[in-house]
Amino acid sequence: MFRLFKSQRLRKSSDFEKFRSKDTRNVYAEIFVLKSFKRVAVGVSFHDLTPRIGIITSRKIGNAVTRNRVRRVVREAFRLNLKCFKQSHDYLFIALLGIGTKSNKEITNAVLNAAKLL
RNA sequence: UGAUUUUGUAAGAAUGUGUUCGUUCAUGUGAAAUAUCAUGGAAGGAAAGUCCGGACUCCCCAUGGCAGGAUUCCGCGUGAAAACGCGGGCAUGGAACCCAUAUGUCCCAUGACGGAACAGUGCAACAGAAAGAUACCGCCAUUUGGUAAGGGUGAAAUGGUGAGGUAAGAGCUCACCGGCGAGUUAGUAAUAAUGUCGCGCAGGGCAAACCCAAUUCGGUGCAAGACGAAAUAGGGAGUUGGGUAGCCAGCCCAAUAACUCCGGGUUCGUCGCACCUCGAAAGAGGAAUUUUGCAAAACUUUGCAAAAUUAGAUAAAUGAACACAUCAUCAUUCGAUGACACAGAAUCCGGCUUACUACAAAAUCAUCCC
RNA sequence: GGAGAGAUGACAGAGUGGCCUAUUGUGCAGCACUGGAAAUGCUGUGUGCUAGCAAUGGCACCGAGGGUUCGAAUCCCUCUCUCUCCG
Repeated sequence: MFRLFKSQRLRKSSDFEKFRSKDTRNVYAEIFVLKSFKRVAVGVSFHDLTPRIGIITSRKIGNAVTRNRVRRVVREAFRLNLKCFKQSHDYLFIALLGIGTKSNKEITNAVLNAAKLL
């Protein structure tokens, strides 16, 4: 049960726009911001109830190699620790400037600690 | 021995093996692959910068002129073109040798290296009398003037030395040196040489200033462009021919219309697009790259055969964890950290430029030893 | 992904190859004016190296590095960064 489907990622601009309009619960860490809100469920199947995540890595945090690494590490943390994230919630991960110097384990632990606070 | 620079090489291939969990594409099975299925593929030399050139796309054709852009020593070769390679010439800089104030020989590096009489315009601050044509001091004459030998300025000042000559001077005249043009010689040419002829030599610099000459370029860039679905309002204002490349011609369409702007709706998908062609498909044929073998030529090329390979995402895949081995750093007992530089395909291909690792060679510099 | 524009003092914005570290406005600091402020007027206003006891000077810097030129903020090339546009 560790697969990551396309339905578990935010893939449309409208999904990201909702984070601006709605009231979100936020966690501000040193190297990233994590936002979440409970979305309106359409159905009752697995793909309608699963938590979803979107990752934003702007050009300011580093070059393309750094940005790819951060995306992969955060996605692995989400995939392997799905229990830490609430059902039918959308999550938005925004990477900040200092994240390029952190190791993979540091980023993973920081993401899981933040998810528990939400 | 070290540093720097240049050139070349590396398919610059996760450090290697194994286990577990995943991502994406193709094919198969299947009613359905977003059912937790099977098999196979999946990041570079620069994927980067977007500086050039193409393929391809649409603009009715892409035809002529103007405007505008690009290129620029000569020869040969490769290439579709940009560009690259080899050789030569010229200029600048450096080292060595020779000679002594010059010049020459040879080697290395760099060069956007056409044209400044035979087209024309422009620029040159400050200083200086004067910067393209001049007389401040000085010299001579003394009525008007003549004079660039001496002075000082500047990045740049009318070729240099000597003699004659003169009122004083001056290529004004002569000798030697230098220069320019023609001829001759050598060379395919750029260009070079010159006991030949001519010119006293009134014109130097900047074309990465305008420009001229020769060659060359239509615009547009895959967010090009084609199709489907959904949504919406036959809305409002303006222009009068419109379309087509900045303008003109030419060409095409139209007067029942066309175009521009404002406002409103949508914010999805498929193709283009993954080596090419043919085919409904199975498959067939061909291309490129790599490896291996054989043969020829002669030292890295050609031919033949066999095998393997050919990335295709779209909030954007190519990854993560653990164990063992190896290597590096720290600690020097246990052990800890890491897998190392630059860096991530976005329609495709060929160059250029920039970033950077290892190895090899050459040059220069420094240090040590003999 | 593609196309285009730009970078000058703390900020904004000018600037024919030479007189240009460079003008103007805003801001900031000081002084004058006022009982006190505002407005107004005057003066000053960056960084680095360097000479000098000091006052006061000299040199370099117009995003960075090269080139052309006697001379570059300006012309040319290569990088860095910022911004705009597209279906």
